[in-house]
Amino acid sequence: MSEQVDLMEPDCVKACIQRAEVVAAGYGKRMTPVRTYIYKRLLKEGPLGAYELLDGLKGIGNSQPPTAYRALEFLESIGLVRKLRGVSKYIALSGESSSELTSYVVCRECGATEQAMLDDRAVSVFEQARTLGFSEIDQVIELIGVCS
Amino acid sequence: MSEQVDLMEPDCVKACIQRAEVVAAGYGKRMTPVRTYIYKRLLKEGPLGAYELLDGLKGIGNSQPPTAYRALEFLESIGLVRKLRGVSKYIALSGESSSELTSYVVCRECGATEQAMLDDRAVSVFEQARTLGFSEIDQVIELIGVCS
DNA sequence: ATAAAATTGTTATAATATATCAGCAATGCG
DNA sequence: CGCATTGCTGATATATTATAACAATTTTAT
Repeated sequence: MSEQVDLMEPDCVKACIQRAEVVAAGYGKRMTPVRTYIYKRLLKEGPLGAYELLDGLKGIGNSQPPTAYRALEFLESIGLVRKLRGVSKYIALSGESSSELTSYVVCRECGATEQAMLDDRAVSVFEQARTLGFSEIDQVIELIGVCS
Repeated sequence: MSEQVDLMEPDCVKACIQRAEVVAAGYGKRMTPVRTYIYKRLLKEGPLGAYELLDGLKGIGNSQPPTAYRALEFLESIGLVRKLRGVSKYIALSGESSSELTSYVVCRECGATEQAMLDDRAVSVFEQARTLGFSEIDQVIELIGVCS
């Protein structure tokens, strides 16, 4: 029914990076050091803001805002990162599950994030949106509350 | 099943303002000129950003950011305004329908906003969130896409 | 009247994000 | 190979959204 958003162990991270390289290649693009760094941190530390990611980039090279935002935008475009718009943070997707429909529950106090499953019943909102003529619908449903 | 977010006619706006005064009084608070102005504009022009609202405040008095944000925060706190977090805009609620569950579909190109109904089937995500121990859950579900 | 609470004024700054243009790196192709 | 094209990064500046902090004023209750 739900699962905490996983913060990954080293081995798993490695596997994700390799998958990411395949995914990127599929788009004719590459996983560069900056992109890999950003993706890794999100996998390991999950939801982080752009400027938090930037801080860590100081060792790797340039650490101006566009560096992080470009990497994030790229990773989003190939489906490896999602932005949680309600809290302006970014989370990594493993690249495995291709489900279009995902829902996140975010604590507005501490940032704890859990994933809730959208069963076929909850899909009705998406169907309505499509009926209204909307396309390219952002898949994320976010509920923001306070955790226990 | 769905309805365009209403931009209100003068008579209706008047009724809403009066209701707002009652609602505010119920919280031991008042509808001041600034609050009324902000609420009115949202009713008439709906979804607007804080700085768009500020522009119009120049005639009324102070037009520094806190003026708009304070009014918006107040109106949200008494349930007359909602923030669409995905697009950083604010919309007015009429104060009539007290439904806890609302869903908005927003066009990322032109900002057109429509309201989708959440039937009891879609409520499952909220139930999951509560099961996870979350409380004070933000009621809004936002889908962002491109309209036709 | 006067204290307490609510509201606004004012200045400054934080947090998040994008525009723009210049340069370097990788890849494909004759 | 040479060299053009595309992909990627560097660097500077600026836009957009939002909050902190404290002083002043207005309203309400007693």
